[in-house]
Amino acid sequence: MTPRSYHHGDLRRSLIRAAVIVLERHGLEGLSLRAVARQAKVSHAAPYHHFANRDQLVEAVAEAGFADLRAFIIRHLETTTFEPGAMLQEAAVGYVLFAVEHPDVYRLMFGAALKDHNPSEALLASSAGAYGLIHGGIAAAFQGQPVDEARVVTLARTCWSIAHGVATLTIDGHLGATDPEAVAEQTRAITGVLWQGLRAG
Amino acid sequence: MTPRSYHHGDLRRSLIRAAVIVLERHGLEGLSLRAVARQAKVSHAAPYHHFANRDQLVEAVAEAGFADLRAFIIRHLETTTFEPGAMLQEAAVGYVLFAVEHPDVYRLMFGAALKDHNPSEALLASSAGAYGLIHGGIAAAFQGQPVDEARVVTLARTCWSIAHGVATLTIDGHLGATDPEAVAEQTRAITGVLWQGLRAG
DNA sequence: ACCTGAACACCGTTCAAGT
DNA sequence: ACCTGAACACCGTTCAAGT
Repeated sequence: MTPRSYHHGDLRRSLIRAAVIVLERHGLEGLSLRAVARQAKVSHAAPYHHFANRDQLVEAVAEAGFADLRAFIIRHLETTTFEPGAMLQEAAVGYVLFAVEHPDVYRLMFGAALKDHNPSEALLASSAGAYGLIHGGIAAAFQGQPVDEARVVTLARTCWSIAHGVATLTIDGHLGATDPEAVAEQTRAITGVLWQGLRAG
Repeated sequence: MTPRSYHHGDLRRSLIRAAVIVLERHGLEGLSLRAVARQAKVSHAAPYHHFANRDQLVEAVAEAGFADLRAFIIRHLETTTFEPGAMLQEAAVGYVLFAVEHPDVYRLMFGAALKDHNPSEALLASSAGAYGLIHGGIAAAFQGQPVDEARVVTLARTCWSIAHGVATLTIDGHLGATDPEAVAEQTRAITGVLWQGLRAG
């Protein structure tokens, strides 16, 4: 664990940090291994001692991204006041705000899986952690009542779909709103429609 | 209009067709201008007489994609039987099935805007045409009743968000279902939750 | 064990030159 | 008007060689 080179202490960590900097500066297309190596001040071949190829570095960035997303939503819920019973809706707002604040990381997180059809265990665990927040929120909303697990899965997938849909359409400029406050308000309006369906069902 | 070269009749069209072939064969990362030129059997510099750069070719493919999406949904509605009043829901099924059948084109359509912040008029018109289907469907659902246009926009954006969310999560493998029939059924289940919200609101 | 420099086969883009 | 070939500065990846 935490391999230490004589040059960088922990090159793997440095490379992931450098990758995020390059990503946010030049977008996904500009995220080349060589650019990351330059950012980390090592030779262009050095990253290959920590990542088999570009995709594996991208996967590591995605893994960190899902962990950050989860933490961001939890922090958002802790620092925001909302109506009792509106926690799921406010979690969606946190979800979308993360995407708006880190659009390139968010896009990378959902583009990482498609290249390689064998995502790493670590990436699966990290994305499952974020999904677990939603699933747990749904299950909690049924407190006391008898629950059909398949129904909980459908509802969790519904929530994830709406949050992901609003997040991606927003960062791609298709829903108009750009500043965080307008995005949050629009997300509440859109998830509000869904919310009525959840209560009706 | 329809420029004709002595070598290819209509190279611009040929390049767009070649681009779709390369895209479906090698993914977005493999969609290089040089590979498209090879596929179209012209020199690697020839595309520059029809597209200023790679992004403009990608934009042209996206434009064609939105037109195809619109046509696909219309055809799906014409060839599928559904409960009266469930047209919007079935349109969402058509929307998601298009993404599942053409995942690389669909991803390209929504990745095209972000590179260049000045999308072409043609691309805007094409994507507006697809969005118009949703907006029209919502407005039609209110037939006779007094309508608040802002409310229609919110509902249309809600429908687009859920369809886009299901589509992207499905093609990225996050929702389990892969074969068209399972995808259609899951889409009906998920949009059904939203549907109850629409009727309640 | 970790890092480097040279090498190879690719890119996007430009541009003088051909028909 | 449309197309080509050579050129430039980039890539990802490999590998022998250095410390």
